[in-house]
Amino acid sequence: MPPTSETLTAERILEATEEVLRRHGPAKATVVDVARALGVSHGSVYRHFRTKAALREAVTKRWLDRTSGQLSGIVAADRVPEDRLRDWLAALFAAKRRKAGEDPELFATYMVLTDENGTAVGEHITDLETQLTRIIQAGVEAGDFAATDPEASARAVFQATGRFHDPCYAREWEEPGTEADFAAVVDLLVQGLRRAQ
Amino acid sequence: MPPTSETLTAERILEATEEVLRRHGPAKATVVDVARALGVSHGSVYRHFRTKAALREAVTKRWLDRTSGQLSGIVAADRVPEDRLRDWLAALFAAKRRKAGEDPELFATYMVLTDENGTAVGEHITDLETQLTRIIQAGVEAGDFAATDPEASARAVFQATGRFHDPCYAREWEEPGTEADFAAVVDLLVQGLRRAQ
DNA sequence: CAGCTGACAGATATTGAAATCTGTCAGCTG
DNA sequence: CAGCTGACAGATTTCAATATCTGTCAGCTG
Repeated sequence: MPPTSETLTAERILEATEEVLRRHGPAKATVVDVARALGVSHGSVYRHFRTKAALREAVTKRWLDRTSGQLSGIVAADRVPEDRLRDWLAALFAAKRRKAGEDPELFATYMVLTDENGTAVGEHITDLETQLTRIIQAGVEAGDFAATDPEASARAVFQATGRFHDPCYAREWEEPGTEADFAAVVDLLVQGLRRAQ
Repeated sequence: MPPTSETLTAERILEATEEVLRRHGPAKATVVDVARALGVSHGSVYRHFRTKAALREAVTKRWLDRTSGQLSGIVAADRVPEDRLRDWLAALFAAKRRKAGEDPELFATYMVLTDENGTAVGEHITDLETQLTRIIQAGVEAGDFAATDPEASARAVFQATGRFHDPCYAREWEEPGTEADFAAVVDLLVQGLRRAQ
């Protein structure tokens, strides 16, 4: 199988790894498979990624960063903070749900990584909480929200909506009533953030 | 091994099963083991429980019901609804955390059952949501809470606090900062329930 | 005869040998 | 000589044979 004869770059390896993961799933996706897909020896892959875990983590990071990137657009949007918050949470839920449905194998890899406590997932969560903090901060400045500690509030909102973005709930996202449950939780949280009166 | 020579009852089987589960864990706890612990043949166990899954579910149900029973005392307590709500959520968190720590094997069984989608876990959740509904209903009647649909609000509160009672988060319950996170989420939810002004 | 036993068939789990994979590195190649 | 290869040791996974378990039931027993 003659591969693209360009030089072997980390990016090309990540591309191929994502494809192999998508095809074979996390359990049955070896470094040898990735090398074979690229038409190189597996030793060459180890030149760019120290371990298999590092490779898997890099793939997941890239994948998670795409979600973060999409969401950051909402943070910067020109809307009332409350609407930005609602949009952001809805977009997060939609993105996770779509990924779980469309790329089940990659999603499974993500779940493996969550268990492994790799830094990529932790950083992704920190990133999302930072985005949320900005929205809440904007709401406080606009006088709409009453949070004394926007960062803590952001963390609370993120954790309270876990049922709608945490992979461990993925199975339940397609059940009927989920939309209503999501709306109820978001309404309750938004109400809690609002300045009294 | 001469067993207690009383007649074999469902209760005695449950007792023995719980002990076997505690000792061996859910993966390595067979019906044969349970029968051996009771000094009877495994056929006798099947006289009381149609399948192994039914036995496991009955054990878990008994175990879950103990928690529900403790919490129901708080629902009926003579306190302001908001305090009852806070106490109830704190007690739920404390109970789950204690069980995860003290009876890890039984807790693992509970998690297996959650995956299996048995009715026991569903009923337990329904039970807890009903208790929450009563507290919120009391808060609405006292004019403290503004919920238009106490049942939906109860469900939202329950789901929003999932991080602090859902078994899939058990590992994180002992990490530093968890208490503060819990307090932040509860504060936000209580604030959201309060009557405006 | 109500309740229990133990043998049985089919399903599931365990085990150990063989195959594959991970990660390293000396040496080849362009 | 920078980058790649491929052989290698030890770790992990696969696979098939074996053992154990689940669920049933005819018959034993008190």
